[in-house]
Amino acid sequence: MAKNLVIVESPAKAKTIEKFLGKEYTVASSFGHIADLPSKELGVDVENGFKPNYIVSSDKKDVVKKLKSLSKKAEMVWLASDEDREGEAIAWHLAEELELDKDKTRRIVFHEITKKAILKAIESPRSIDYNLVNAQQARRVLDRLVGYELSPVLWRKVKGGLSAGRVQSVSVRLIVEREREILNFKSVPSYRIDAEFANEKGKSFKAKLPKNFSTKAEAEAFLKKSMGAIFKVADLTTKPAKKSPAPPFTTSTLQQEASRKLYFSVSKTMTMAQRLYEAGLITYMRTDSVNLSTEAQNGAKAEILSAYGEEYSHQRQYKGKAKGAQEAHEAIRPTDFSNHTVNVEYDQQRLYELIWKRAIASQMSDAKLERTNVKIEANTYKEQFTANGEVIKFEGFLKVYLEGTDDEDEEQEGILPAMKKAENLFNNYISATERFTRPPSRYSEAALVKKLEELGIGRPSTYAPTISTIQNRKYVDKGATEGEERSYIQMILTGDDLKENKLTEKVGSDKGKLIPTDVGMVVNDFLVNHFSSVLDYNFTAKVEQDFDEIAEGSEDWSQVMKGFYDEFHPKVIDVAENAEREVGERILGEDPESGKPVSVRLGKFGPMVQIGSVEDEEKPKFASLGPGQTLANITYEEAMDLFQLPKELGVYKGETVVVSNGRFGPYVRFGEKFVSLDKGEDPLGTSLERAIELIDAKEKADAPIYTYEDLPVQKGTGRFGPFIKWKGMFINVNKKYDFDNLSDEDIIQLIEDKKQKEIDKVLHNWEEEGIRVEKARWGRSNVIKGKIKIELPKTVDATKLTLEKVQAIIEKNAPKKKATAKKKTTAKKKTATKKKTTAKKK
DNA sequence: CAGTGAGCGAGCTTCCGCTTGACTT
Repeated sequence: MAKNLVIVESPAKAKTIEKFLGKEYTVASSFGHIADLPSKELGVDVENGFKPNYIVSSDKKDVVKKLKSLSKKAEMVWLASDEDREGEAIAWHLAEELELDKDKTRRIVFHEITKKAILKAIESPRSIDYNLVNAQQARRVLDRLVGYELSPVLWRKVKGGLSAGRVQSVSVRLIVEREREILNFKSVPSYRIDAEFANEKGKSFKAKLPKNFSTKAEAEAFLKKSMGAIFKVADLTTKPAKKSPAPPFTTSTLQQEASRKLYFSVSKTMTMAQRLYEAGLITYMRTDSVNLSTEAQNGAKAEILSAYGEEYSHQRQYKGKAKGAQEAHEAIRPTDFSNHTVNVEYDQQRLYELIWKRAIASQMSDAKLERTNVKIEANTYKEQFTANGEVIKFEGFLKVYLEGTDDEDEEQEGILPAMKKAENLFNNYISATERFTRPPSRYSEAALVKKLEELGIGRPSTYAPTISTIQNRKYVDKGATEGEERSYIQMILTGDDLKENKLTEKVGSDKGKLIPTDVGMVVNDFLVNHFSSVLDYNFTAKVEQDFDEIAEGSEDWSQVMKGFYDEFHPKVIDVAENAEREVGERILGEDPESGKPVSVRLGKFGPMVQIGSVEDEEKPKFASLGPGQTLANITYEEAMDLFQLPKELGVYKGETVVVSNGRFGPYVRFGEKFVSLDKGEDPLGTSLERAIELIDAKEKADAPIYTYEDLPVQKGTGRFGPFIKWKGMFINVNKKYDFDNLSDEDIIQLIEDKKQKEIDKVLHNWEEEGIRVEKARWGRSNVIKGKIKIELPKTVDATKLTLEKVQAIIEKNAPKKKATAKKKTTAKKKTATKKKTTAKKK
């Protein structure tokens, strides 16, 4: 048995380090945090110094058990979690949970996974830094208090199941406010003037007028003045310039660049990077640091020298500028620079090459450029055209890599032909094109990450999960429309010939962009109205200062918590008691028939439009909003149209065909059968022909494709891809099969395989009692009796269960019947009265 | 699932940050 146990956070890291350290050392991993607050309760004693109640999370019990037994056998335990707040807390939790003896425990830290760095760390151990631990506790407790006190207020005032938090709520706010800017934006047209000239040698180049004309008449007048004009080079300047490489990737910049260049989602980037990391090809992918180890710098230099030559090398160390960065790791870089590419799955390979190029480029010399600016004058007016050119004199880092840009307008500056001042120019054409000012663009996932990082909100490990959370809560949706056609005018002057064209372009595509839902907007408005301090963009930055002071030892963490909570908690109580329910109501107008108000609001099942109010004698009329309609954008006319639904389209095969908006979108009903319209399809605009087309398609899709053991086999596409259905079983059809043309043999094969799998799954089957025990996922097993399903923990060896034991388990764990509660409900229904107003003012 | 939208009111939902997992309807 090895004398030393080293504990790190990541198993991949453990593997690497073990190689450096030799036989005297065992290296194990904690898989991140091992202890946390319980998820079912607040877990913070707010009355006693905010003492947290830590528990070992259920999925970490095995890890702790294993580490404990390893630590018992070791002579020295080295806690080598990361050198930041979270890492220090992990070290502390390990010391506590493993009950480590102080004399045989050392805390070590290193920022880079190199043999030198690790050996050096072992030579200079320290003890656990409790100030840093306390800063982490403050962070953890603050997030818990904010999240677990605000969320229930939302359940009460908006809708169940919602959530709020320091990071997610501000993320939603950014998206909501951007959307409002777009909604309020008024697009203004103007005319941009472009031209093409040729020099005396006949080489042509493009130029433009620095300012646009605001009306068509002005633009046209300008073009007319240009007829027959003589053009000359008025001025010509040439200046040297340089471009420097961007620093190597952090998590955030990697996500942005992979989104721009490879069109990866943030989570896809992280999955691909994780694979590369586990394969030992790149350094750790969750980092906020742009540092490179000396070893890495030398590795990059050697590669640059051999591949490009001396003049391309320029060693640089970058300074981190990210707010709140903790820099426990290196920047993201290849572990071996001599691998220009790696032989892995295609997408991983593309990401690797991006990382390689960026890291190599960061150690290369500046590009040297020459920028030329030409001003062109006409003899008939004083406006001057300008043309800009850029020539690369020495490419430097541009040989391997150029950073992408988010700016869609950026024009590539080309090479200008040689010209002299006062040289005469020939005009090929001048055009005036109608342009429209554009609203700010919606956030893409990567753009949101960039903004969050600028604000210092969230950490590298949480950017991707945060984006998932706000989508799971239905606060935000990903856009799916291609945009709309817009027509614009272009006038072109060629010689004395002035032509006008009407062209079209696509604008406003929101594909993959983050768009707030009605729920997102309503929740955001509620939070911003009542909890402005937590929703403030600078809230995180402010509390980070407090955490820093705690880490330095100049503040007591529970005092900081008290300062926050004494303000926050009374506000929560007050809002929970007194605030109005938030439904995002907007009055659109009046119903001409009844004179009652027409309003939109968030209902129990989503956004809806309503005529009249519940207090009226007569019941109000309701209708759900259709596709693409939101509380914010729906007009009075659109809202009134919704009351035409459900609409009868006619009769097909003896059944009435009806269209309407349902809870899950627009649909067509045909007798008892339902067919969804396409996402975004307008039910009001649906014809009988279109409905019949959908019905026929549905009938065809539902038609059995085969009959097996006298029972029909159907096929379909579900959340996890294509499947076939037989006897109520869903059978996944993987890529090995041609789903569109399944042969009879394929179908039989698939069914038989599934049957076998079902049989293999059963561990016990007591048919008389109707009780089964089956293998389930995560190494667990399930006890099944009729509709009751009880998950047994991993620790239970299900193969050894007896009928008696299983019956006892059912007795203990079966869900209590709710029959009594239900009876009460129906009985009370009739006697229900209007207590609304009195209940509210409690 | 394909309408509903209050009232009754059991018992549920939730945070951020550190890790990897292994397979569903």
